[in-house]
Amino acid sequence: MTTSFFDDDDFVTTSTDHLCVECRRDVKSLYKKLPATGNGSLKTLIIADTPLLLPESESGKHIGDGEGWFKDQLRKHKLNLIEDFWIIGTTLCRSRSEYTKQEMSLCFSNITKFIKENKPKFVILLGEHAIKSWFMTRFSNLTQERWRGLCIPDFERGVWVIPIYHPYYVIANEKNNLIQSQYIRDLEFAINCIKTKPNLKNVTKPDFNDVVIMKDYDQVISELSYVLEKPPKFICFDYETTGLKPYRQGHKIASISYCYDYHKAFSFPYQYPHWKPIQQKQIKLKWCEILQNPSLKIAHNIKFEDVWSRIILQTNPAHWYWCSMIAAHSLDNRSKYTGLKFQSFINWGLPNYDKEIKPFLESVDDRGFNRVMQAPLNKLLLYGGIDSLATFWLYNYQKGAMNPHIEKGFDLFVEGTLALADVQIHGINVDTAYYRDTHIELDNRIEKTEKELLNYEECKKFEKAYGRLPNLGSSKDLELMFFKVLKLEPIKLTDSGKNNAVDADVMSKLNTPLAKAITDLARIKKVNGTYLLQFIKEIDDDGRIHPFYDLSTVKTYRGSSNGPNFQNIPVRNEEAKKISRSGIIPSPGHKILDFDYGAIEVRMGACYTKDPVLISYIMDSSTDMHRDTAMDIFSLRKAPLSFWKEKKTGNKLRFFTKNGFVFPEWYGSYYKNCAKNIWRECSEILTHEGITIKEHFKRISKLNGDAAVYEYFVNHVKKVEEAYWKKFKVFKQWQDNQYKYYEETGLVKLLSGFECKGYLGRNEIVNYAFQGTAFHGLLWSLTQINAEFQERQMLSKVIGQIHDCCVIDTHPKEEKLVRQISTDIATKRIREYFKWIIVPLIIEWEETKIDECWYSKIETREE
DNA sequence: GACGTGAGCGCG
DNA sequence: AAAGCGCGCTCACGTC
Repeated sequence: MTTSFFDDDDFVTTSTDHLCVECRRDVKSLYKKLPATGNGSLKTLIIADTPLLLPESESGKHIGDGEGWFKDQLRKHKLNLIEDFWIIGTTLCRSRSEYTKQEMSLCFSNITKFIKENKPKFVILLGEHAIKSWFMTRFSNLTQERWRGLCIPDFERGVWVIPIYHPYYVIANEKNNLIQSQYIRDLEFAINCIKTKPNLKNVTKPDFNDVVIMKDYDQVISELSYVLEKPPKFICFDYETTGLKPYRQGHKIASISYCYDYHKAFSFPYQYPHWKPIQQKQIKLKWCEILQNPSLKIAHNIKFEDVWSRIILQTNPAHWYWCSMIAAHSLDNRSKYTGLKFQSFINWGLPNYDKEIKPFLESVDDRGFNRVMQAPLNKLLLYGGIDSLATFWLYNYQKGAMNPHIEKGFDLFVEGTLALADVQIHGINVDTAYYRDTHIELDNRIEKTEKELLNYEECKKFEKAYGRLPNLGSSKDLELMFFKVLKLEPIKLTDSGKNNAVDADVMSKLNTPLAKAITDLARIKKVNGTYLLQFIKEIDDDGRIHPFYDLSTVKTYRGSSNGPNFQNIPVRNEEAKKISRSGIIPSPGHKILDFDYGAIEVRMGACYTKDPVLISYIMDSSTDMHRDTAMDIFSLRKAPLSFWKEKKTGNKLRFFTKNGFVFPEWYGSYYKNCAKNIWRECSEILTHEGITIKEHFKRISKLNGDAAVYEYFVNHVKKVEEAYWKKFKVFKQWQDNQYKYYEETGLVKLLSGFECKGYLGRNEIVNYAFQGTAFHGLLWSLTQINAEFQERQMLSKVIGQIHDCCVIDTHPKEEKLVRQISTDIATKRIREYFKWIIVPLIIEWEETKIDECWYSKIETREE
């Protein structure tokens, strides 16, 4: 007998049902309601996406497209959709359009009612809408990729909840066996959970009474003394602070919490009006002593606690041992995953314990201060205590989940994050006056230019049509103006496919004076807003900016930077480069040196694939791989070698070959796209015979029309592609093995440790490996260089990192030493540490003169 | 007014 | 047969 929410008749018209009155969605004949169904012998409720599901869908009733495939998969596990599960829709109604949050939450009462009546032990969320409706009230960032493959103890609703993709995703990508294999793994995971997880009732719920709130001075001193007398092996701690960065006057550590036991955390106010000055002094002495004691230190983001301890308490924590944030990242590379709140929820079902405190921790001004001091003290301390507790639990869980390969990467990152704490603290000197003045200047320039542009005929026509002048910074208005009012031919769509793109590329093709002027204006606005303004906001009391360098956010196990982002300051466009870099200066009397790894992607490619042809290209510096490929791409075997060095011709062709063919091919692109891009960039470049590439191919093909010649070129690139992969056949073979390994295991292993997982495409499977590993070389080098500078008590400091580049604020007297140490570490010692580096690495130096800005830097000439 | 998202663009 | 990849930040815009 089927248990169902409503009668098990096919469809029930909505009008008869009182539950849906509030929703008010127009549910006429086409939009029918589908009641819950199934026998649920596994005590498992499947909540399926509905917006994808049309009533006339042939492929399945409840799950919709992909239902047949889903059933087949269940059958392989000897399961039956109707017998073993209950199924209900995210919304009972079916509609062609998306449901609003409100509609989804109204309909959710049907789901809660079902759960109350049938008491499932597990809930499987099938697809993004199901995930949204389930977590909506508690979390943002509700994408499938963030939540899939987890089994969460949801105490609030009394079930284990297991979100996975909707099988529609597999059907829509029918030919992609990588997606299919990953889905099968996720489903296996879900079924395994259902078979093995205990009843949630028997799982211990975290208890907030485990937090000891200490507002009594004697108690604080006595507990801290206890820790000092009997140092625990491990201690987790956590600060609540007045902001993210401690460098400005007035920043404080409001409270401290710590935990060394599964069921006990301590939490006390620190720089808080609560204490008399003498009391606070005593507490500080004790706490700093703890920071130095032999206990192994653990925190969620150790870089944060390290920096604040050093700046506010002037104490360097000793024996950092575990960073649960980096560990979380190491165990799972997906993005938006490592936050403590998220981790606490997915592991122990702790939702929203920060709800009341969160508003007090958000910065309220341009200067980065929050209102933590106004937060209710008891709640603040409780919150901090839970953080420490959760960190301790996380550590214990993570320790068991590690394997030696992942731990190798983890160790590198823990050391790296502490080196980056030094980098953050040192910061970068800037010319504040320059940035302020230039910002004002640009504001004026932008205003003036905007006025001028609005006088153009095109803008007047826009005004006529819409009764207002266009906003030249709005892509919507530009789209209207160029393609609706002026009726120009659209060139391409945006990524979402919803709109006609109006980016710089399109603007240049529109080829009108206004379009060109708009692009120029947009660039200046970008420089003014993203760089100048951002820098000015971030200048601290020491006249320096202190960008963050994080290691726990990027899927590929690269690093990231923010506040301001030091990794995307303009360099290609001369004017943008000049404006934004002119205010970045060395410390007084210093110069800025930086080195970057030469052709690091190619070298990593060689380390992974061990392709002998690739290796010999690298080893023999008289050869040039990209030049040789360019000769093939452009059929220019006969051009003299000197031609390939000419800036405006041969060298450009080589450049576009490298970036338009070689790398895209490595990462999974193919001849058609490559040919298109190369033709666009290169068809007007001159050959050694002084004719354009287009003309050159006209001669070769003996064809006349542009289209015919282009077609010939595409076909030619196809042949080059075939020959290329024949030449680098070991590389190709490695690529294929890499795909196969992922298909079987769902993993991409990096040579430097770590493994990437999740839904990866062919391109990502290759790209992630090279990208992450290349950064790890730089990170290891930076860590060692930083350590050696410190050991020698040098004045020179590492001040930044840009993926494969290391920036050093150098004292001129130490310049030679800086180069020596860095070169030794980055090219020689690194190969003793990473044995898998089987080709030589090279670094290239650039430098400024003493006291001169980063814009003025020039390449260091080889001696 | 806060928040999320899309488009666009800066870097490797 | 075929989608190069990864970030952070700003602005505009629509929704809550």
